[in-house]
Amino acid sequence: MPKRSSKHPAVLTLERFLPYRLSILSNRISGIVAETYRDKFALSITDWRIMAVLGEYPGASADEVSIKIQIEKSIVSRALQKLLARHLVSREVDASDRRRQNLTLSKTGSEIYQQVVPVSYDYEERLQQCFNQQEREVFDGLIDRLYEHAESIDLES
Amino acid sequence: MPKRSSKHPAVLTLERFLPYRLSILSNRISGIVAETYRDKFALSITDWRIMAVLGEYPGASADEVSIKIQIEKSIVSRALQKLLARHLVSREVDASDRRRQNLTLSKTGSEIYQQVVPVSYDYEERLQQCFNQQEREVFDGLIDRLYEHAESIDLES
DNA sequence: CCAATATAGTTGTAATCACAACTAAATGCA
DNA sequence: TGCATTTAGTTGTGATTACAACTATATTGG
Repeated sequence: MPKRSSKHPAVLTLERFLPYRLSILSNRISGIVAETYRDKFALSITDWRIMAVLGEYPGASADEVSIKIQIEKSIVSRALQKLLARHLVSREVDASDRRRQNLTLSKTGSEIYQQVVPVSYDYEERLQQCFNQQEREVFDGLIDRLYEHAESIDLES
Repeated sequence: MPKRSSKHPAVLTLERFLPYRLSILSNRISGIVAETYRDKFALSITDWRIMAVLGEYPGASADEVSIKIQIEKSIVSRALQKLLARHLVSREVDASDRRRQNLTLSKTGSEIYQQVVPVSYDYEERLQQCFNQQEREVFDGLIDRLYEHAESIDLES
């Protein structure tokens, strides 16, 4: 007679399952601002993230961008092709390492960047209006801890 | 002389930007468990979410599944084609509405479901081990509030 | 110096996705 | 009843994605 003393219910309640809820939350939050990036600036989220990294780190390479935003380098490469074609980003081969190409926002790219930044900050602020200052800090801290902790989880063990 | 008294920095710090951080967090958390679903059960996240809904709500329609997991109905339709071909899910035309097809986990599907559920709960538990009980509740509550609140944001205004 | 290895970036490919058009059945209402 | 509208589900299509193979350059160790 198998003794079933499971700690868990036999049915998974998807809508209370943390990974699912985070995914839905993130999709909703990114989706709302993605619409604005697309309609007003003709940028995808990936496009914008690349430009955001170049705004923070002018001269970064495609590889560095890829690592920073955690997106496959092939995807970054193809997104960059579009941004280069639209003259939002410029690149030049690095003098001391000709494999590497240093990327910067072009003049046009910078102008768009300067338009997008306040839209992004405004959106973030409006999002957080459902929290008071203390809650914002707590939420921030919990997200960071969970992020750090998740990396250390190995499901094989 | 333009008076610049912006409330925001001129540069966006991507790694502190809430929508970005939630996206990275969610990707990491879903990515870890996705690997297990794929390697051990040959299921994508979408496949598994469909099965999870059918575990909770046997007899749901494709449309109901689509709404529940917030995935385009065309994507659900094609994912279902695979699940039906693998005999993990069964469907039958509803007697009183012949447009509708009632979906259920098949015997094989239920067996897999019963294997995946504890893996999922274990993973969730391991994720949350970086929080104490009070932190778990706070985090839960904040996520729910943010999710509710996000829906009400209209960036056009 | 040179062969082996590592790194930056691009491209091939199949799978997946979003969005719209489409079919078929059901419903609403004059 | 009958025609317009709504709903369930599928399919077409182009864009996006993941993953691996590939090219070109740089580095390392003998």
